[in-house]
Amino acid sequence: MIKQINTATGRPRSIEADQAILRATLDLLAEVGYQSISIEAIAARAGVGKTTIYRRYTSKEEIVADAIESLREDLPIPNTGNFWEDVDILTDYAAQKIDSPLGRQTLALIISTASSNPQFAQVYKTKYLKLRREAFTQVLERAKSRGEIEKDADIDLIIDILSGAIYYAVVFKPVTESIQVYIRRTMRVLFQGVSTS
Amino acid sequence: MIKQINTATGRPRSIEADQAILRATLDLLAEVGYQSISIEAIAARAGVGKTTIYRRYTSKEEIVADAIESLREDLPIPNTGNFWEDVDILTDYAAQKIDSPLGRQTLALIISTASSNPQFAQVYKTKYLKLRREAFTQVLERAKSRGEIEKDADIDLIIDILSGAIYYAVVFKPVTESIQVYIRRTMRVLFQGVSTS
Amino acid sequence: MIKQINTATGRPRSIEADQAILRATLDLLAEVGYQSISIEAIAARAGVGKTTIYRRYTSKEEIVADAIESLREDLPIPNTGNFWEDVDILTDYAAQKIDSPLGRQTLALIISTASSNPQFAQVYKTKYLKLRREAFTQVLERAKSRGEIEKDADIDLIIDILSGAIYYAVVFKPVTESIQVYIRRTMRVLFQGVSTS
Amino acid sequence: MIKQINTATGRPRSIEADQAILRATLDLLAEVGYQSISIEAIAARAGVGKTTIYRRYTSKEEIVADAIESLREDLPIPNTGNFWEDVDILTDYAAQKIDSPLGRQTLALIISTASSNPQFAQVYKTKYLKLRREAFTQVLERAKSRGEIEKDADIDLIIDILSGAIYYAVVFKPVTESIQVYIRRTMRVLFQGVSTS
DNA sequence: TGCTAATCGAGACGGTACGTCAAGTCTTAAG
DNA sequence: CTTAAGACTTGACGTACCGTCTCGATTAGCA
Repeated sequence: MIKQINTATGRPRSIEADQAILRATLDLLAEVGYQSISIEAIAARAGVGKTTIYRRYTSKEEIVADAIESLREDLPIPNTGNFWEDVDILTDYAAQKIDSPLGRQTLALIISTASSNPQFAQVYKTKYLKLRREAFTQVLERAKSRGEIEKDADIDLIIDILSGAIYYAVVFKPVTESIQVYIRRTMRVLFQGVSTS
Repeated sequence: MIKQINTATGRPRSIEADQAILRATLDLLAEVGYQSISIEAIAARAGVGKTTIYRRYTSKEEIVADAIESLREDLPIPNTGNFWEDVDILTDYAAQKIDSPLGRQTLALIISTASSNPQFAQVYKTKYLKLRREAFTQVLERAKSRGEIEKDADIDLIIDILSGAIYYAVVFKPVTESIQVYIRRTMRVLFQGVSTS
Repeated sequence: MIKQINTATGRPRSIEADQAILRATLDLLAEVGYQSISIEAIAARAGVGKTTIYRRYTSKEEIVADAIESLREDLPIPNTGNFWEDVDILTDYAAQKIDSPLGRQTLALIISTASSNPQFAQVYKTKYLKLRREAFTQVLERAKSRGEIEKDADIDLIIDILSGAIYYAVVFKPVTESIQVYIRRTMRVLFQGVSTS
Repeated sequence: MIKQINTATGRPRSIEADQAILRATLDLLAEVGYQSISIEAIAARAGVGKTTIYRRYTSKEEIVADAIESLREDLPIPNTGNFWEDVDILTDYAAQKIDSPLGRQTLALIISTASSNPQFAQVYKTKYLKLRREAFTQVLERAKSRGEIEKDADIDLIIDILSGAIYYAVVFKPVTESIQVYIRRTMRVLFQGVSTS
C-alpha cells in the first residue's frame, strides 16, 4: 500500500509515524466515521505533519484500507476431511466477526465506501478479502477432489454468491435471525439447488 | 422527497427549475460520478441559483434519489408458461438497467446510502424493490405450481441471494463480462446446485 | 486597487468586511511588520474568510497598499511669508509620518514595491506623491519670487534630492537621530552648499 | 560571512560546494528574482544538500549578499589633484554600472530587498557599499585639505545625499536623461547651494 | 594503517502558509 | 413569495518551503 521507492539514501521513514497514523485513523474511524474523516484531522491526532501522510498515501481510502489491514489476523484454513464441517468452521468465523453491532457497522462502512469508490473497492478486495477467498477456495477445491462437489463447479462464482448474500443481508435484512443460520440456509441452496430435475 | 410547505401565496415554484435540476443531476451523474458531483455544479449546469436547490432538497443524496426516481418505469410481469423464459425476460430487463455507467452509478449510490443508513434501506426496499420482488415472486410461484421447482423452496431466500449476487458484482467485480451473462450463471447454480448428490 | 467587476446582481460586497480587512492589515503591519504578515493572519484578525480577501485582492502588496492609501489625509500648504518657517512646517509634517514603526514600515514597503514594479512606482507617484510635491513646489516658488533662492534654481531637482535623502535614510540609516533633524541638516547643505567659493 | 568554527579536525568544507552554491544563487537571482528564490531550489540547482547550505549561512539574505559580494571588483581611488576631475572619474564609474537595463534591475533588486529587509540592508551596506564610500570619502577629504570645500562640511551626509539621489532616480525617474548628467546636476547643487545669500 | 571527527548527498521530520474549492447561509434586485 | 446571482463564513484540500534531523558514505589529520 505504502509508496516505497526508497533507495537506501536519505533519512529513513519513521516507523513511529507509520503507527501513529494508523492508530489515529482507527480512532477517528470509530469516532466520526469514514465520511467525516479528514486527512488534516488524522495528521493532527497522530501528531504528524500532513506531508508525512502524503508521502505515504495518496488518498483517504488508502489510509483507511491500510489501517483496516493492520488489524488483520491470521486465518486458519480448516481441513477436517469433511466438506460441511470445514464450511461450518469458516462461516462460524465469519459470522462471529459480523454478528455484533460493531461488526455490522464496520462491514456496512466498508460496503458503503467500496460501492461509491471503486479504488477503495479494489484495494479492499486485494488487501483484505484475498485471504478469506483463498481459504474458501482451498476448502472447496479439497471437496472437489474428494468428489463432494461437481468437477466443473465455478468456485469463484460460488464465493461471489455467498459473499453477496452476506453483504446483502447486512445492508437490507433486519436483524431477526443470526447471520450464521442465514449463511447455512444459503449454502444449502447453493449446493442442492432448487429445481426438481 | 421534495419539501412542500407551499401555502398557495406568493410566486409559485418554477417547474422549469425542477426539471432542469433533475436533468443536470442525471447528466453529471453519468459524467463525473456521484462522489464528484457538487451542488454548485448542479446549480451552474441547471442555470439555477443554489438557493433554488436548497429550497427543494436538504442533501445531495436526496437530489440524486429524486433524479433517479424520475426515471422509474412500469415493470411488466412476464408469463410465458415457461420458467426459464420468464426469468430471461426479468433478468434482461434488470441487466439492461444496470449495464450502463449511469446504471452502475445509480445502484452503487443506493447501496452506499442504504448501507450507512438503515432508514433509507427500508424506504428503498418498500418503495423501489417491492415491485421487482413481487414480479419475481410471481414468476417463481408459477414455476412452483407447474412443478418446475421444489415445493418447499424458499422463494424469498432465492431472491435475496440473486439480489446479493448482483449487488456484489456491481461493487466488487471489474466490468469484464456483461451483467446479464453473470446473472445467468448465478441462476444456473441456484437451480441446479453444485453438489454431486 | 480593489477588483471591481460588480454587475449589480447578487449580494453586494460587505463594507464591514472591507474595513475589517484594512484595519487588521494596519494593525498587523505595525505589530509584526510587512514580511511576517500572512493573509491567513489578516483573515483571522479581521474575522473574515480567506476567500473574502482573495475576492478583493490578488496579493499581499495590494492589500497593504490599499490599507496605506486608506490613511491618506489632506495636506495643507503653509504660507507664513518666511521660507524656512514654511519648510519647517512641511518637514515636520513629513517627519511625523515617517517617525514611527508603522511609518517606516509603510515607506519601506512602498520603496520595495516601487523599485521592483515600475507601474506601481508611477501610480504611487501620481496618486500619492503629487500632492506633496505640489505643496513643496509652491513653497519654493514663493521663496524664489521673494528672492530667497536663486532665480534659476531647479525646483524639481531640489525636491528629488530631498526625497532621495529621506528614502535613503529610511532604507539604510540605522534609527539613531530623528528623521526631522536629518532632514534639516540635508536642507542646510542643499541651500548653502559646501564649496568655499 | 561564512560561519567558521572549524578546529582543524574532521573533513574540511568543500570548496566545490561553496562555489556551486554561489553560482546557483546568481543563476536563480537572474532567472526568478530574489523574492522567488528558495533555499531548496539553490540546493537542488547546486547539487548540494540543504544541510551544506545551512552549515554556511543562516538566511537567504546572507547567501545572496555573499553571492553578490563574490562579483565585487577592485575600485581605484582617483587622485588627480583636482576635486572635480576626481568626482568625474568616480561618478563616471558608478554611472557606467547603473546605466544599463541590467544595472538598473540589479540596483532595483537591491533597493527592494534592502527596504523590506533591514538585515540585508546592513549586510549590503558593510559588504558592498563600504568600499565606494571610502573612495568618495578620501576624494572629499583631499578636497577639504586643499581648501576646495568647507572645513566643517559633513562628508558622510554629502555621500548619503548623493546616494539617495541616485537611488531615487533609479526607482522613480523615467529613463530620460543619462544618470551621469543627473549626478552632475545634483553635485552642482550640493556644492554651490541654491540660496542667494 | 587504522581512528576520530567533521563533512557530504539525500531525504524524512513537524510545521506554517499558500491559493483553491465546495459547503450551506444570507442578501440583494427583479419577477 | 420565489428567482438568479453572487456575496458570506467555514473548513479541508494538496503543495511548497521552512529549518532540523538522521542516515550511510567520504575525507582529512593524528596516532
